[in-house]
Amino acid sequence: MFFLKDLPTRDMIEGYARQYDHVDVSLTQSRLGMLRDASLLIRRIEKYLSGHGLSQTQFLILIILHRDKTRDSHLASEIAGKLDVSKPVLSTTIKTLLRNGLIAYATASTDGRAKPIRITEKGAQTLDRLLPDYFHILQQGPSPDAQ
Amino acid sequence: MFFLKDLPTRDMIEGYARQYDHVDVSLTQSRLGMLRDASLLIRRIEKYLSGHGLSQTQFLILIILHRDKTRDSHLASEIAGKLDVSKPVLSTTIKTLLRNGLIAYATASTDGRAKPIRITEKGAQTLDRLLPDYFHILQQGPSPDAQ
DNA sequence: TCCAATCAGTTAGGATGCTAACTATATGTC
DNA sequence: GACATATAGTTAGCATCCTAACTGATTGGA
Repeated sequence: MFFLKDLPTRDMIEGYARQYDHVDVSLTQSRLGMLRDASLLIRRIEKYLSGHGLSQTQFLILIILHRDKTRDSHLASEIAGKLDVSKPVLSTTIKTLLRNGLIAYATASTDGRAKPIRITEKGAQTLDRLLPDYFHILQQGPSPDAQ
Repeated sequence: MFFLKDLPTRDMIEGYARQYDHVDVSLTQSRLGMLRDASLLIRRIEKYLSGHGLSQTQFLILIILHRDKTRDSHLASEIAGKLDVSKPVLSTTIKTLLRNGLIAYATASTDGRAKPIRITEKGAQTLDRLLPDYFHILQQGPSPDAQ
């Protein structure tokens, strides 16, 4: 995460630019602004989700299982590819979701190593309950009051 | 963090929009894009910094101590205010920076509770070494090859 | 057939983040 | 002066993330 509340002023960046060369002041400012805005928004989303017992990663796994209507189940490794999260994290997160009944193992495949998972009715209902406010927060952006 | 590699397509979001109401498809798409871009960029920055033995938080603490030329030292609580990180995290991160000699306690203040800290010569040199590439990565943005 | 290489998933160990509760110092009101 | 309250920082306990190394199943070439 990127937690710098007050970004360096233009003057400060110009100081660095003189010192280090190859520093585009405006571009740097806009990138830092994006990082801060995204961090704030992610924080808001995480707070909202954790208030309903889900981590961001748990939520996104449910989204992936839910949004793809063409398939009934996914492998952990496939989800890892879509999520850019390490395999061990996926392994433990899936264990948590199983324990809470939001996902379940699908009928075993021919491959003895694979353990395809699917979203449960409870999982789908949880998403249905969370998504309206999720979209609302997403549209509000980094600061709640700015319209 | 936000780790969704392939964002929902416009079609998917439109599906949610029909279902939930009050969903602005374009705005939602652009917010999701921002979150993904920022996540990727933060990942790149964290990887770069950790390759030099610093976490993002450690790096930002050094930046805060370094950039403010008007003051010789800061309190942990002041830094916490500028960083939007919890006090316990600051406490342990400062301990690590002290152990590694990048910061040091400044001369004690009149307030017996306060423990003002300052950046050391070694800390300043570390920043000087890291900042050029830091700005370079920042300007490259989320994907290394895109110009 | 046999054995090396690959692949799915887990375990181990460590770093970083959080909230809640704590210690110790400072402040302010009676 | 004495006690309630606030503030600076730490400790405790827990969740989440990482990399490296592991187990077990599958594949493919000699």
